Amino acid sequence: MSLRIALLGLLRASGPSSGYDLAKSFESTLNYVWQAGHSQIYPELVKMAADGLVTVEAEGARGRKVYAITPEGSAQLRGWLLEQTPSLTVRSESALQAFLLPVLDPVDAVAALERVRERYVEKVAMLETLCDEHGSKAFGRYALDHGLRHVRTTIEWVDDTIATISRDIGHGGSCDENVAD
Amino acid sequence: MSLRIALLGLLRASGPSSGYDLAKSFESTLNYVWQAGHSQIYPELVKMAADGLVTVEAEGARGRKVYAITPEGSAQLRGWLLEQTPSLTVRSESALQAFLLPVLDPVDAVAALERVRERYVEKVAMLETLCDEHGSKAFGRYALDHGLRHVRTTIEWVDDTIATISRDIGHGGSCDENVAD
DNA sequence: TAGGGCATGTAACCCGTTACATGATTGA
DNA sequence: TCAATCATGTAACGGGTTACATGCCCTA
Repeated sequence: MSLRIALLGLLRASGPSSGYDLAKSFESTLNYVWQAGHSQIYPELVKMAADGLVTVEAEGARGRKVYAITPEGSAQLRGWLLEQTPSLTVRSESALQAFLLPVLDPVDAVAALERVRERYVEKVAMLETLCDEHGSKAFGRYALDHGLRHVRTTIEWVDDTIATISRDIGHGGSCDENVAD
Repeated sequence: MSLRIALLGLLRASGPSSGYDLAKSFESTLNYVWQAGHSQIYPELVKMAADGLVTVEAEGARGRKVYAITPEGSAQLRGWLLEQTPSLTVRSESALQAFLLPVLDPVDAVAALERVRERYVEKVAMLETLCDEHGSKAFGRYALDHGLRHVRTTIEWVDDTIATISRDIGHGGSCDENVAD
């Protein structure tokens, strides 16, 4: 379902596009929220056309097919956004890693956290660049803000966790010491 | 891969456990980071035993099998935590929804955001309860903290976004007005 | 005319979810 | 003895990723 909604959203926002365009849009805009490759997008567009949510508006060179969203597609998109209670479950490998850190001894845990931190600092830089490029253009603005805030939150968490664990090491402590706030 | 690591981590943290125990642990601790049901866990444990990462330590009543992590399993867990650069891609339906909000007219967008807000307020309450229960026990503490910070960040984002859009409505503005910071 | 980017598609596989199915034990 | 919970498994399905495969068009 989410793939459909994402494609309808992109078509709404960018106007008629080919599967190829949508695949690129996916990578450049939805990338850090949802992922889909062309091998998933092409068949889905065919099904969506069969369901009347999009139409092939034109066919161009190299077999290029330009899809446009139909009123029915727009209605379905709007309905989903207004009525759907999105599941709050998140699947995040890096959060899983964070969760499991306590099974390492503190020195190893700090090393692992420092690697994680580097990655997130890179990501923040990337998002800030994107932010500068897109500026206050409406589409993607809120989500970019959303993404930036989350990455910054993660970095703060990493820093605080490193501090807590380091203090533990300082105390010569192992994990069963009670860690006060 | 992640499922294996998660199971190894739980076995490390909680000691020898049955598949049933691990499924419950998953739900109560890893739940908001990674998900897995018993139908996925049982076969995986069998494969892990075949690979020498765990052993059946005992068999109890009702066919209960108690798995223990082997030194090889511990080594693999440690190796993954230290060396693996976890992918930063996150799949989040609610973030996708956030991304697509600009395709709605402002009044609808605010309505959608207010629904989202409710859900996250519930979630924060749930996590705070968990936090009180688990207290400062080492395992899960960092991740719980991680989760709480992220949910709170999301609520702040929702509030600020509602404010921005509401101001837009106040100005009688549609989306193509330039939204200043 | 050769290479790179445009453009579309299919197939195999892995992972995760939902549903189906079974049986033992315990406590009311 | 009946219901709930413990405990394990299998099967079908859907979604997503990787890899395979093809061909057109433009530019150097």
